[in-house]
Amino acid sequence: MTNMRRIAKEAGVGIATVSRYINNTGYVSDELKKKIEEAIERTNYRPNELARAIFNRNSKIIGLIVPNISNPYFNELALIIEEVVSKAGYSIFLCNTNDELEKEQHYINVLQGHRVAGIITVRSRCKEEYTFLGVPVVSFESVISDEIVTVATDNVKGGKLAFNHLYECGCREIVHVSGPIYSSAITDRCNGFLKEADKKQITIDLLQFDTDFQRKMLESNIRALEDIEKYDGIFVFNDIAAATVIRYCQLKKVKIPEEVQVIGYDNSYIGEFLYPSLTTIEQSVQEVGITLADVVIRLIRGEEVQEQRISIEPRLIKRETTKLQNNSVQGV
Amino acid sequence: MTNMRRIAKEAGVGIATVSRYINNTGYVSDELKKKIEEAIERTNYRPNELARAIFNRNSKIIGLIVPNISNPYFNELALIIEEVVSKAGYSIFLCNTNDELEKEQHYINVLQGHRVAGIITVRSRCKEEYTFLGVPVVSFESVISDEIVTVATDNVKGGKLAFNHLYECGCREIVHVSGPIYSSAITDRCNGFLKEADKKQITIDLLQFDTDFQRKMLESNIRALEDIEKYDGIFVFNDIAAATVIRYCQLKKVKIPEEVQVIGYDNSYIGEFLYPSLTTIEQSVQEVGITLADVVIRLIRGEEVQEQRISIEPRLIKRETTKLQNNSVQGV
DNA sequence: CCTACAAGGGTAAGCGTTTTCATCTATACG
DNA sequence: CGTATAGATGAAAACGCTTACCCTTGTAGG
Repeated sequence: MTNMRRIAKEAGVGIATVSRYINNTGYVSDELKKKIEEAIERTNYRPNELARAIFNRNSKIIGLIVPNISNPYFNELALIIEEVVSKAGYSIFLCNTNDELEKEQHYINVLQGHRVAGIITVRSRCKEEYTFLGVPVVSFESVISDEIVTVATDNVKGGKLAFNHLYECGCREIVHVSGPIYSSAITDRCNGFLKEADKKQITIDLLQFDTDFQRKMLESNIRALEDIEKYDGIFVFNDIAAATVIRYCQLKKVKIPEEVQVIGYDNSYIGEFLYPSLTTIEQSVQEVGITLADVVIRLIRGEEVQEQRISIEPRLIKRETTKLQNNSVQGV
Repeated sequence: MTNMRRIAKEAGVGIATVSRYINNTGYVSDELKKKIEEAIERTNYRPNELARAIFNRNSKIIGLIVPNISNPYFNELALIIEEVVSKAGYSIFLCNTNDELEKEQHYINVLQGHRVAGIITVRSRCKEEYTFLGVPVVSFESVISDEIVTVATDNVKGGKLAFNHLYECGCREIVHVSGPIYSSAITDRCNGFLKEADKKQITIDLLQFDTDFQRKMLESNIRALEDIEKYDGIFVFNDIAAATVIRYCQLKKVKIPEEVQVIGYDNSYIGEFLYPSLTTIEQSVQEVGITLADVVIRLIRGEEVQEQRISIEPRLIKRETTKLQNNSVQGV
C-alpha cells in the first residue's frame, strides 16, 4: 500500500509537506497543495492510522466489550454507542465475551495491545484486570472498582417497581428468574425485588440463569422452568430471557396474562414484538448508551467526571403480559 | 504505557532479546527468559500491536460492515463471524452504516486507514470504493464486482420457495414487501417470487421499504401498509421487517394466519419469538457466517478461493404464520 | 542597501516494534 | 591446537508517520 514517501515523490515535494497538507498544520502553498492532492487521488492513498496512532500514543478506537451482541438490548446499545462515538471521530472495536471470563480477559489484553483510547465494558466479570490498564474504562451493569465509573439504572428501585406492579396486578405466587450473579445490576434487581416482597410478606421462589440468551433452551431442557404452572407471577431479569420464558409458557399452554403474569427488565425492542407484548422495567437504552459514550469520551479527553456512580432512573412500561389497566400506572 | 525498551532495560538485556522472547523466535537462555518475564509482569507490559502491525504491513483486524447491528439476522451473523475469526487470531472492527451510502464510504476509508487485514461487507451499496483497496473483501447480499467474492443464498430460488408455499397455502391476493433495491439479494428474492407468481398467473402488488428495521414505523406512519386487509398473503423481504408487518396486522386486528398469511426471509431468531411464530425462508446464519469468515481468512492468507459466487441453499421453515400442515413441507 | 520577519518547505529524529547481521562464547571434531 | 559450529546476544535499520528545527525566499521597514 502507498505511503507518504511515495506521495511526496510523486508530487515532487518533501514528506513533511505532505504531512502538513494532510493534517492542515503549517503553511502549504496552493500550488503544492494541488500537486499533493493529485498524487493522493492518483494513488488512492490513505494515511496509515496505525503509524499515526503509534506516534500520538493512542488510536481513535474505543473497545466495546459485551457478553453477547445478539442480546437485543446490547445490540441496540452498541448501535447508539457507535452513533455517538463516530460523531466524535472514534470507531468501535467489538468484543463478544459470550459471558466467559477467559474471553473477557483475552479481549482486555487485545484492547490494551491495540492501545485503544478507551473501553466500554458491559456486564463485566473482571475486576483487577481493568485497574492498571492506563486507559479510561466505563462500566455498565457491573461495579468494577472505586476508581472506575459505573453506569447503571437504579436496579434496586427497578426491582421494587417490578414487584409492586406484579403485586398490584394481583400476583401472590411469584418466582423470580435471575441472571448471572457476577453482575451487580442483576443482583441489585433481585435484592430490590425480594426486599419489597418481604414488606408485603410474600415469599419469592428463585431461579437462576447463568447467561441470558436462552434460545437453545427452548429446544432442549429448561428443567428449571418445569413447574411454572405453580406461579401466577414471574419477574425475569431481562427481556430476552423473558421472551424465552413466555415462549416456554406458550409451549406448555399456560395463558399469559390470565394464568401467569410476566414482567421483564430492559425495555429492549423485542418486548414490542412479543405476543402478548411484554411489560417491563425500562432502562432507557438511549440514555444509557449516550451516557456511556459520553463519559468515555470525556475521560479520553482528560476531562474530570465528577460522579463515579451514574444512576439512571428505571421506569415501568406497562404492556400486555400483566393485567392492570394501562392508564393507572403510566409514567413511573 | 510501557514499551519494549523499558522492559529490556529492566531485565538488563537487549531489546532484540525481548522481542525474540515474546515472539518465540530465536534463542533466549532460560536465565534471561526469567528476567524478562519478571520485568513484563512487574510493569504489566503488553506489546504494542500498532507498532507490530505497522511493521508487518497489516493488523490482525477484520472490518465488519453491516447496515444495522440491531437486525437480528445481522447480529447473529456478527456473533458467528466473531467466533470464527477470533479462533484464527483476528478481531472485529464494527462498522454500522445505517443503510447510508456516506457512512459506508466513510468506514471503507477508516478501515483502509487502519490497514485491516480484510473486510466483510453486508448488503453493501458501494462498488468502486472496494476495488482498489488492496485488501481482501467478501460481500454478503450484494454483488460488488467480478473480482470480489460474493456469498448469498440462491435468492431467486428462495423467492420461488416463498411464492410456492404461499400459493399452496391458498393465497391468491398477494403483496410482496420488498427492501433496499441496491441489494442484489433482495431484488433476486423479489424477481424469483414474481417469476413464479407469473407462472401461476397471479399478479403481485409491490411495496418498498428502504431499510429494514422499522420499529419506529409502528408508532408513526406505515402508510404503505394501510390497506393490508385486501390481501390474503404477504411475503416480506426479511424477518425483522416481517415482524413489523405482523405487529401492524395485530394493531389492525387482522388475524394471522386466518385472514392473511405471512412469510419472511432469513430465519433469524426473532421468528421463533413472534406470535404466531414466523414461517420463513432460511438462509442458515451459521453457514453464511462461517463461510464469510472462512473465505476472508483464506484470502488474507493468500490462498486462492476458486468460486467467486458462493451460493447457499435456502430452505423453507414452516411455522405458524402460514396454514399448511407441518409435515407436508418440512425439509426444502 | 541592509536588516527583520513571515511564508514556505526540507531534513532528521523519534514513536515501538521486528528482523538482519555481526559478534561472542563454548564445545566438538579433526 | 586450530577451526567449524551451534547457542546466545545486541546494534542498527526499517516500517509509515509527526514534529522540532533549520534553511531559503521574498517583502517591508529603516
